[in-house]
Amino acid sequence: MSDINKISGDKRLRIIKAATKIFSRKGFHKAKVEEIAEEAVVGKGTVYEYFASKKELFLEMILYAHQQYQDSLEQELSRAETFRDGLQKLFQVTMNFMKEHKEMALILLADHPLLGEDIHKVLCQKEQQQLESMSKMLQDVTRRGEIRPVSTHAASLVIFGALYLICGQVVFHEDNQETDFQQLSQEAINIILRGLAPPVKEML
Amino acid sequence: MSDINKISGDKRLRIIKAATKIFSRKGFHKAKVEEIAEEAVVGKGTVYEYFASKKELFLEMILYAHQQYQDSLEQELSRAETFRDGLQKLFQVTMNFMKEHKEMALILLADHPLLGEDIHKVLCQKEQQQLESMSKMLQDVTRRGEIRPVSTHAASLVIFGALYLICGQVVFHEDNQETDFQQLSQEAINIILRGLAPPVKEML
Amino acid sequence: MSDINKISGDKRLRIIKAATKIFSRKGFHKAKVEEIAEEAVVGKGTVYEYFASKKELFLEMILYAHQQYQDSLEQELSRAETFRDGLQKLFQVTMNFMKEHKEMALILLADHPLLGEDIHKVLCQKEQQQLESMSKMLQDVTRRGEIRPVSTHAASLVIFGALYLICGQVVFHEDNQETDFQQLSQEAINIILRGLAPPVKEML
Amino acid sequence: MSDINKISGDKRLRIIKAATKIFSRKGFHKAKVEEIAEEAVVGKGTVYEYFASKKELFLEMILYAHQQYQDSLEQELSRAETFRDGLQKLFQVTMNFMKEHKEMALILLADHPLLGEDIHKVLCQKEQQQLESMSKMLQDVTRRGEIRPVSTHAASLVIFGALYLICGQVVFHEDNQETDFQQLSQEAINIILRGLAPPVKEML
DNA sequence: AATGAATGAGTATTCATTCAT
DNA sequence: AATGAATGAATACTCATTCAT
Repeated sequence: MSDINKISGDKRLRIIKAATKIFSRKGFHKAKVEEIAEEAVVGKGTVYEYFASKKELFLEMILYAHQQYQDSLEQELSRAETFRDGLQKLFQVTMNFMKEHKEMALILLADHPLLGEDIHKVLCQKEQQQLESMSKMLQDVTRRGEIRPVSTHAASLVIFGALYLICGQVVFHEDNQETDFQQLSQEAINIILRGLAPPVKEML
Repeated sequence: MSDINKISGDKRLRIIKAATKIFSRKGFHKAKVEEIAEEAVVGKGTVYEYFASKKELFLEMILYAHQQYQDSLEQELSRAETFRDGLQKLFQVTMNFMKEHKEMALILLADHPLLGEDIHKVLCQKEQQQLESMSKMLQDVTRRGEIRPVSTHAASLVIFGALYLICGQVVFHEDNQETDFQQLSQEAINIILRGLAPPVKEML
Repeated sequence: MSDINKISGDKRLRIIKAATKIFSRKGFHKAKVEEIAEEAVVGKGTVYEYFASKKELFLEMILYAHQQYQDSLEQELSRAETFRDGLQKLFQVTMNFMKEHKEMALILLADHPLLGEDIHKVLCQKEQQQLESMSKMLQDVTRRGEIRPVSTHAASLVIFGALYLICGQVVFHEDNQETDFQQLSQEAINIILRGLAPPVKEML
Repeated sequence: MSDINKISGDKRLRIIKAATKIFSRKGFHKAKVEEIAEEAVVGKGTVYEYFASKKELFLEMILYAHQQYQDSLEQELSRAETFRDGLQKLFQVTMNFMKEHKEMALILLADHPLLGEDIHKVLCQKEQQQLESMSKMLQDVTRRGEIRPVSTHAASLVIFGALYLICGQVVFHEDNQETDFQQLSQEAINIILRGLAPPVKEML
């Protein structure tokens, strides 16, 4: 039984990983189910044993990738002490993930609303969760006096906006050898932190 | 003679507008050329008289939309006096455009790198142009002492990042009645401007 | 296992036979793949499981028909004792094949160089093979003293020229009830044999 | 008026010549009416002023080419004194025509019965005319005692069969530098003439 | 559970022909 | 008579999905 589960689980994962590879390389429409099956070294029909359709497989693949990202993010954030530290970790982890999963990033960043309502909704939802999670963190941080009181929603948007655009730069543009993205994100963080900094009187 | 041009130009434009409608509603892959032709009230073959392929039509449509956006943006920006004013106009115009062309916005925001190299490249290029144009403006503004000296590249990313994410909120999320995007963008601008504000000593 | 092969082989052959029927009736361009599939009682996609394209199917069909013709020809020729006997068998078998496969003959006789380089080349090659095979036979026959020494190439051309034109008469012209093609070919053979006959001194 | 006719006639001929060029190069199906119009330097619509359809244009083009061939053939044959001389002229003129109109020859030789009943019928008819004309000539020659009495139909088939196959060699095969077609046809003629030669006793 | 042979719905594109000018 | 912009019928081919084994 555990054997069956193992084999079964193994295959499911193998298919998801194969899907990641193929979908990332070719995009949803140009990727062929048969190709994914080959990559996973399973029969074409087997893919349909685990996923109801190509679209569902695509969705599951995205969820899997996103989960991986969130896991590593939470792990890092839990160790952050100051807000600046947290921001830096956020930028760091996100950029690394994007760099490693460049092709997948294309999909996550350039959320494809036209691929289908369902997929789009899930991605939007994930983004909202992230924004809300950031909002909560900002409330804590505000309470702790690390930043001045602002609309945490607006602040979240500024933070993730900068983050996503920088990641876009990392991923989409091939002249990435020249640019120091490390420093770029540092400067963006500086601007944002200053924008959120508590009133100057404290500096006196 | 002018008649011929008019008719001819008319048809090309009619097709582009029809394409905008259909592509926006259904996305590239689900849109059918025949449907676009019907919408434009021309024969299917006529589409191919003006555009070499479905893809070229798609690209031309995007360029047309983008041009419209840039035109209205430039017009507004030319009237802006302070940097804050400019930023507000930028957010204003962009949000309005996105609201009015919701479906097209889906495409512009969620730049589809997987649709094809060529289209992706053009979109990236447009984005880079916008970032650079903002960088230049920031240099002027810095020289005028309106903001402190920062990496204009980083600052541009922060600004457009916030802008795009807010537009995404406007477009993607249907609960937009509740949220006051006007105020949201105002708050984001406040954060950003503070982040870019000249040293506090001036405040003394 | 043999079942699987049988079924598989069956389908391929069924498609080829259907193709023969449809292509012969309508020619390459007017024949529709779907029609061939229907005739073979298989799905349209199945045709493409066995043949990469309409053109390849066409080529395979021709090769199949040609093979059938050659097989029956060789069988007959192996039994021929004199050269006259061989010539008669050649004319006999060829005319019979053409009569039975009238429509296919249209294609084989009227080799379509404009259908595509590849198909044309294969057909030319087959014809050359036949000419060469005849040349060799003529050399043997010459050695045996049955005919006088001539350019075997020229002789082959005369023989096959007459053969093809007679077959053309059989196939292309519908007033074939009136004409006695049996006798016509006999007379042609007589003329040719006389043209190749050894010097008259033997007649003394 | 004569001007109009001239221009008119000019255009018709220009179109036919352009058609010859394009059809020969690409074959019926791949040739485009627009291309022919361009080659003839007339508007696409103008083609339809002179020819009811692409197919009719094709037919007219073939008739025109065939007429040219027959004219030059008759001119040469009228000067021939002996039968051998006539045969040689026939082979000569035909081979030259085929060499000069290689691509057209592809169409004339490889009579395309599948292009359409009408075209096929005309071509068959032309061929029959040629065979009959040869038959008549053979009757004259027989009467003059140049050849022995044979089925003139059979003899015609032998003659044209050899002729067509040799022309096919000239046209279809690109290794035509090596082969001496002049000599090849000479040898074929020798064989045929011997096959038709009067009884040997006359030689005594 | 696993497979892959079979299927057919779905679509971009071409090009002969027309007809208003 | 001459034109070419406009048209839409016509068709090969792909690939997600199914199902018998």
